[in-house]
Formats: sequence, C-alpha cells, structure tokens
Amino acid sequence: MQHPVHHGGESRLRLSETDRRLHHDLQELVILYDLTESRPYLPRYPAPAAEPKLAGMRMSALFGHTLREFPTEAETPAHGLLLRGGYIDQLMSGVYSYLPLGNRARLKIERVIREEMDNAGAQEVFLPALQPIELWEQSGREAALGDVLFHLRDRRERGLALGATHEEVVTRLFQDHAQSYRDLPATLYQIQRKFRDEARPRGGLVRVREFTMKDAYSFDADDAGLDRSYASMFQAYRRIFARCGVPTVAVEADSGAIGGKGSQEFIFFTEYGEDTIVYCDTCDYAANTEKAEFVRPAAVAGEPLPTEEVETPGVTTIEALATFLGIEAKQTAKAVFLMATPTKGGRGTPVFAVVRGDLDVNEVKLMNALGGNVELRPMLDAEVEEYGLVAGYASPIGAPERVRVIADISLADSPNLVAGANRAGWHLRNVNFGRDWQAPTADIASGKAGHGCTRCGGTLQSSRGIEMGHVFRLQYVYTKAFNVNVLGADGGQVMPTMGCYGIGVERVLSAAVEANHDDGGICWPASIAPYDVHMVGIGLDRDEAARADAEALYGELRAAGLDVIFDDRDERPGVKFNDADLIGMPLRLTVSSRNTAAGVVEFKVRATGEGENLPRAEVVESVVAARRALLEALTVEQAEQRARTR
RNA sequence: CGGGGCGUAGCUCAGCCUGGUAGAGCGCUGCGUUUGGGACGCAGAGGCCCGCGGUUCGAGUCCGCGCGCCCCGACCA
Repeated sequence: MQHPVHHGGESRLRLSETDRRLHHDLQELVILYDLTESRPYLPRYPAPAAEPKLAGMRMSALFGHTLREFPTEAETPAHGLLLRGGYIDQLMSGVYSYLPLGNRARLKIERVIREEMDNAGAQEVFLPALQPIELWEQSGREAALGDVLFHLRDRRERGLALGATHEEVVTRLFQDHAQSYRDLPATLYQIQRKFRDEARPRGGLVRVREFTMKDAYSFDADDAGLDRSYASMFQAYRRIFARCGVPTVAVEADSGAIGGKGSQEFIFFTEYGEDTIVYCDTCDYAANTEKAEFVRPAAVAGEPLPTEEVETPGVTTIEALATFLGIEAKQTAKAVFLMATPTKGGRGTPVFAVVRGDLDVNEVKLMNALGGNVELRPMLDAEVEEYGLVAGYASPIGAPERVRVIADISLADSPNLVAGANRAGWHLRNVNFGRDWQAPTADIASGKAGHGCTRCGGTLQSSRGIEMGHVFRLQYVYTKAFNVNVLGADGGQVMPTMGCYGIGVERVLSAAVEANHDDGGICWPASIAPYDVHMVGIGLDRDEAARADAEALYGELRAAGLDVIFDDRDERPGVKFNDADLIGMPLRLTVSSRNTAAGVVEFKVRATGEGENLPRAEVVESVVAARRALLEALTVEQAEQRARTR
C-alpha cells in the first residue's frame, strides 16, 4: 500500500490495483473528491488489507417479490416503483417497513452521508430517541410543536417524548462534555429515527411519521466560526445530494419551529412537492414562498379621492367584487380573519390581516410579523360575530378595538382601494391607507410567479418541490435556553453559537427514484443502488457450462468488491429482464448458453440502455470501470445543472 | 381539525342497488410442456368479506356506532 502522494499540480491518493479492488469504498471518494487536504478520518498509517466483502444476493433467496401491477395506494411514480419493486411496505399511515432491497438503498445513502460528514470534520454520535419531556418544556418547544410531538409516559408516569429532532438533547450533551473554548468548534452528527405525529402524512415517503434523519449540530465560539461551520455543512450537502443523484437547489427558507435566524433548504423540484418555491428567471435568487421577498406589482396610481359607499349585494369575494365593479383585483383590499394563539398556551388574539386584493396572506410571514411563538388558525364563524366583523364585507376602517389589525406593505402605496364597509351588502370606494385607517405594516404576503425579484428586477417563477435538507444558523436559541457556557481564553464565560443541519434519508431515497426512473422501472444512481450489478442467468439449469460460467463470474465480481445480485431463479427470460429493469441496478450482465458458447457476457447500462457483448476475460475489469464512470458523473456541477433545467 | 372516497384472497378488483351462505385476473404451490423481454395445460393452497351491535328465518349485501386507509382542504369572508 502506498501513501498519498502529490504529483504535478494534480494531487490524488494513489493505491495499488489490489488496494483499489479491496477498498472500493475509499476509492469512490478518491475518484470524486480531492482528499489531499488533511481530513480527520484518514488514517495516519497504512491500513491493513481488508478481506474482500463478497456482498451478493441470489434472487431465489431474496426476501420480497416484485408486483406486476401498480399498487393503487401509490401516489407518485417513485412511491409506486418502490412498492412494486418490493422495496418498501406500508405498516400504517405514514409508517413504512424497508425490505432488504429498500434497506440496502437506505444504508448506501447513509454511507454517502457519513463519508461527507466525516470528511467535513463532523463527529458521529448516537442520541436517544426516548427523551424526558422536561427537556422540551425547558426549550419551549413542547408547546411549539404541539400535537406533532409524540408524548408517552413511563411506568412511573413520568412524561416522555419520542424525539422529533435533537437540538435539546445535543445541547445538553454538549453542556455536559464541553468545558472550555478549546472544545470549540465542534460539529456532532447522528443518523437517527425521528418521530413526528404529522397532521396528514402524504406522498408515500415524503411526509411520514417515523423516518431517518441525519442531523448535525455545530458549536462555535463566535459568528465567524458559525459561518465557517455553516459553509462547511452547506458544501457537504451539495456533494451529498449530487452523489445520491438527486438534483437540488438551495433556497432561502423560514426557520419555522426550529428557531434561529438564517436558513436554507435544499429543494428537489417535483410536481409532487408540498412546498412552493419562487425563483428569479434572471439572477440566482430562490426562496421558499413562506420566506420569499418580492416586488409587488405596481398599484393603479391616482390622487386620493373622497371615500364613498357602494352597494354590492351578494358580492363577498375579491374576484366577484372586481368583476362587479369592473376593476382589477389590485384595486381592492382583502381582509383575512385569524386567531393567533400563543404556542405556550393562553388566550388567543383576534388578528385582522389586510393585503391588497391581488396578493395572498402568507401565514408564516404573518406569524413572524406578530412576533413569532403564535399559532394561527382561521377564525370560527362564532368568533367573527363575537368580534363584530362582517364576513365578506369587513373593513379595516373602524375595525373593533379588540382586533389586532396588521397591513401588508402593499397597502401603503396603493391609493383608492375598494374595501368592505363593515355592513353586509356594502363596500367602500377610495379607501386610502394612512388617511382613512392606520395599522402596523409588514411583509405578510406570499410571493408568486410573475412578481418582481428584489435583487435584480427579474421576474419570479414558481415551482413545487420537496425539502431534502435544511441548514440553519440557530445562533443562541438553545445555548441560551439551556444556559450553556464554556470557559473562554480570557477566563470569562463564552456562550457557544449553534448551527443545525438535517437531511431526510428516506426523502432522498424517494427523490433519487423519482429523478432516476423510466417506464420500465428504477434506474438507481450507482452510488446508492442496493447492488452494483444485476447478473441475469438465462437457461442455466439446462446448460452446465453456462451455469458454471455464471457461478464463476458471480464470485469474481464479488471478489472485485462489487455488490452483486444474481437472478438464479427458474423463470423465463422476459420475467427476469423485466424484474431487472424494475428494481433498477445500474449495470446488468447476462450469462446464457449462447453467450457462454461465444465466450462473451452481455453488458448493459440500465439508465441509457447502452451495452455490448464483452469478452469473458474482460468482464470484471469493464464493469469496475463502468461503475467508476457512473460514479464520476455524479458531480455537483451536473446535479445543479440538472436541478436548474429540470 | 373540516369535507369526500374506500375497506372482500399476497396484489388489482367484481359481487352490495334488488339479502339466500364467496368470485375473476395476476401472484403463490405441485406436475408436465416451454425457454432471450412478464408462456401454456392440468391439479391445488389461500378469505372470522375491517370490527361491534341491530334488522331478518337468513347479512359480504340493509341500518347504526366504531376503527383503518387514501385524497382534497385547513388562508383570501
């Protein structure tokens, strides 16, 4: 075994051919990334030679069967293919079992994640899923998460929670084991099950109640340190998604219940997504619609005119109002009544949110504008009445004292709007903010396609997407809640600033399938395929020579460090080829009487359908090379290019 | 949490309206023929028809109450 060497301007870790075969895991990293910088996990001395892994599976023994028909419960193509391929099985709403194939894909994704986390200097830990409820009460999130947090009691009636995430636990762990600034910076990560009692699980593996998350937490002495840790995780995430064959785009996001300031989501664009992302068609601005800043369409200009009442019988929607009066939606004011309930419990506050008629109230922005820590829900009819509001004709002018009015910034420069008159059947014309009514203003409207970009003046587009990962600057939210300090260099106390970083493992699995499939089935990215090679044997029970050839090749491939699934079943060729396409290993080899007689093995790349007959003696070498080529193609550049062009 | 749909074989479904004691295709098991893109024949296994209660001589079917699963919505008054 040779040591890493530099030569030329290009630096590479060099291994003997034997080592290459024996250490293909490491080799993957060598191929894709420059490892010559010092990285914590690399051994300081040559590692002892490992035994070949000989990872293989005979399909005759594989647990789980493919389905011929598309399961009706499948909501998306990816979900359907995973069910059909015998990868997953639903136990109950939002809870899935992973069969052997599905589990291998999961583990391969975890392997990619571990490599990149270790590479970035993060240290793996393992935190409990079972947690004392007091920890959640102390951070204030027991209330913030509400019913999403699974609660349970132990035999002594002590309150427990199943971990929905691990900020509390990791902060406590850090507090117990970090003593001085010399323990900073530190990034801890784990791959763990998370439990969230979602209101509505959906989309197969997209929103589930129990799932695997890689979560990482950084602790730094100051903002500059946090920025470095954040940037390091950000880069690691780009590589993880690229290597898993999932095209993602990083977008600005709201921090939600996790807390903190400044976060980005890695979004996989798909029509089955549950998030809406707006992005600029000119610059690279992209944001979750919950967060997106945008330039509001210009108002219809004019000098303020005297307010006058207009009778509008039965006209209770913006659309109807605009049609009835022959004006544009943006010449009206839209009112939304909500109840803001403190997440810590207590009485709700009635909120009267006003946006211009062409805009929509954004609940997340509104929640933040109200100071956070509140839960918003639509007002009940009884409450609407109780607070003296008139559904369909509510007016910000003379709104009841008890009701908290908040106005979108669009109202301030939009003159002469039509608003409700607080009297059924009547509206007011020429209502002017500032002159006729006043209220605190904030950005409480959702950006959408067609709006302007605040960065460059371009036009925003919108698409649906699914969040694959999320990186946050938590800052002091948790270290403050748990009063965590370490000894500083000057003998004083330093409160560490935190970041947290999450990836949904099964979402990556699901997105990888969605991004890489065709009518025949899955086309796994080489990095995360359950097996590297699918060997199909045709007519082996009728031909001794072909069978011996297949068995020998099966052994050779595994000895070369490849993970092989061997279809040794007594099935007709069509069944085997269709199953091979469906379960989707990246490379396929076919051994048959006719091939063995000709001294060849048929080789085919699943994703492209390209292939050739390889001379028997060159098969292993060719397959190793083909796999390497597939891995090399999974670069950040291609993934992000793919995400942009979709 | 509101609305809608659906629970019958491993999977996809029929049967329910009009009550009479359980079906099809695929899959599965055995035997035979077949063998390069989801073959064919023969023989089989497999179901408390989601649960409980009611109506009835009799309930998969009708009624009630649950439970489960899926979808839409949960903001634009």
